[in-house]
Amino acid sequence: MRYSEDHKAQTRQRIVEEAARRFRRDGVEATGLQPLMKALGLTHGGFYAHFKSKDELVENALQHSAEQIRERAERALTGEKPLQTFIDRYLSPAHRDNAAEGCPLPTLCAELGQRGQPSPLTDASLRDRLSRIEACLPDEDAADKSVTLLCTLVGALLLSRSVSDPELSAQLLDSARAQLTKQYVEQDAS
Amino acid sequence: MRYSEDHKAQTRQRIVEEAARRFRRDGVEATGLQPLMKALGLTHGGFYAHFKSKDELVENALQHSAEQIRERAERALTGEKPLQTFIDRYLSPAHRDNAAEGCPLPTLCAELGQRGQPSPLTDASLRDRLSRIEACLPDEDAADKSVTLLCTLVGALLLSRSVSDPELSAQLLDSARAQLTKQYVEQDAS
DNA sequence: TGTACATCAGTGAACGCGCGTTCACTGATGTAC
DNA sequence: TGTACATCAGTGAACGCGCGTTCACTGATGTAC
Repeated sequence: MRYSEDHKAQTRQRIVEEAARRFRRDGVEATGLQPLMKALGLTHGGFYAHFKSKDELVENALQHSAEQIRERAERALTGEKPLQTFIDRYLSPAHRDNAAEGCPLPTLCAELGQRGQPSPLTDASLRDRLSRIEACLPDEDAADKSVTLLCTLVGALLLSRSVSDPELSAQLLDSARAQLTKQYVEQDAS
Repeated sequence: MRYSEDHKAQTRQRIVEEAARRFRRDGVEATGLQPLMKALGLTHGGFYAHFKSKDELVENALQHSAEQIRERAERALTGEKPLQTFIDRYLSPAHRDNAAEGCPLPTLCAELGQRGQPSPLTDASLRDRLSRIEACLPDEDAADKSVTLLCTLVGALLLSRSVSDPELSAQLLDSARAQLTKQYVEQDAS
């Protein structure tokens, strides 16, 4: 069946978006092409009309995630109380429980770090986020502070997702949120 | 061939130790039983004389890693300048480049978090480490501070391993180390 | 406007591969007599 | 002390499975005449 106009581009986009969700939720390795295509109402053979390999999809899906997150961060960090908002959202139970729509770093870093060719996407995305955070901090040690803040956020989300006791999980988020607010927001205001 | 005395126990221990190294270096999923046994000079079939499944090995190997790390932390956190030593070692390039011998949290959390039965091993090990760190901190907000400190360490190590630019990787470690020292060690001394 | 043809997104069986696991077997050693 | 037997850690071929990938095919639609 031949489809009209932008039908192919739309299908490709649907694949990229669903893959981006699954990669962040389950990891790249754990995401099969067959289930992915089936979830979109397609058969697995058709995948190769859009991408020449799973690796090509991975690249595109990671790019998509990075852009999506960048846009979101841009919006969040330009409102009022940008840092407080950013910290609160990042360490919210909603973010913890919805990895598919959230920050790719906690889920994907461990997996992508030691792959064959570590995508320089991580580097660019990371630098971008660091400079955005840095712009919200007072001058002194802003670079060190932005790195530490982001590391804490990523570590706290990762650990809160790994723990099996819900209370411990909540405590990790709450403690990190309280302490970061104290260290980076309240100091800032004073 | 029948072997004497504790031969079987020794082989089992060798499997556990090599598995613990590989799980931390490559992850659980990425570690195959066949290559693992081959590395020990054995054939893969013999594995099931020691464990009834890969899952049983995973449990034992994670336990082994946790104990090994606990002992190491115990030694480090009872010397002089315990916190400074702990931070410096955790965020050293040596630790970053030798995941096989290091802390299991950055490598394994993402993978173990969303597995079938999230091993409560993580919970116990995490609580133990948190209380150990807490004991080194001044009273005020010690619980929040110990959580934040550990989250930062885990996040920084994870990110420094995931990045492809060596300079950025070093900067992540250095910035986090400098900032944590300022926040938790120097304040402590004053 | 009507007909013949080309296109190509999507189909679904089949491929080789490495995985975890099973199983009949081996053969050096400890034990029983 | 010497011999027959039982043990069982380890061997290696084979299993089914899901993976990424290939490929001959389909058939609705756009295009050419």
